[in-house]
This record gives sequence, C-alpha cells and structure tokens, in this order.
Amino acid sequence: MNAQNESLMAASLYERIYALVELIPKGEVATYGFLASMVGECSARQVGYAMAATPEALALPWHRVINRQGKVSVRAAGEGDSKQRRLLEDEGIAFDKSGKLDFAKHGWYGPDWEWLQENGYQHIPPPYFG
DNA sequence: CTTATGACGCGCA
DNA sequence: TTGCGCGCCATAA
Repeated sequence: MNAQNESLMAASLYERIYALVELIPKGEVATYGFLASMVGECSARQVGYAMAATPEALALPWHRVINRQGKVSVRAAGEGDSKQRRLLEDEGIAFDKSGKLDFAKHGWYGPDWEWLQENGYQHIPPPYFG
C-alpha cells in the first residue's frame, strides 16, 4: 500500500467521492447512487451535496454524474442543468424526448476491481444494467 | 454556537 | 402509479 492509497483511504467523504468522479471516462456517466455505493457508508444524497460543492479548481468531470432516472438532475436555481446536458451532448450522448439517456450505451462500470480494492472502496456492479 | 441550503434514491402506503 | 419520510456532508451567515 503506497502513500497515495493511504491518503485516499483516510480522505474525507467528499474527497473520496471526487476521486471516483475523476475516473469517469468521456462519453460515459455514473449515477449518484452508484458512486455512493462504491464509496460505502454514503448516500446518493451526499454525492449530490458533494457535486454541488465541487471546487472549480479540481476541474472534475462533474457533468458525468446523473440521477437514477437517466436524467440530468434539475437545479433549484441557475442554468447548471442545461449546461450539464450540453457538455454531455458534446461528448456524443443523446437524450430522448423525456430527457433520458441510454445507460446501456453510456453507463460507466466503475474502476477496475483492483483499483477499488487498493483504495478501500466497495466493489459492486452498476445498478443500471439490468 | 445555531440554522438554512443544496446535483438523490429507497421503501412503503 | 404518485406521494411522503428520511438519511445526514460541508459551508456560509
């Protein structure tokens, strides 16, 4: 176990959430709930809180995190949601009339088993494939 | 110190 | 199918 792993395992909840979001590939998406389940002892709600508080300086692909319905979550205010949809469309992701994307095409499976194991995350399959 | 606020999702009636 | 309760991080005022 190296120093980086130790620091990640000891990191705060939000830092552990950000570490996962950082790994979502371009053109793919993950749900709040899936990320929460991998982090462990974490709720989808908290992942939502973390995304709302994402430091601009981290330059995370925050737009690749959507809700269980396959839709971009509506913000209480501002144009953050429409911006998020544009960013995803720019990565080749299409939305249907109801505003949903296809998890079969764009759902992220998560980091490989070894990465999850070494960094202290739960290794479970995504909930949006069957 | 307390209170408000903000990207969710599950179970149950 | 729709609606409701609830969990409980981090930060600003």
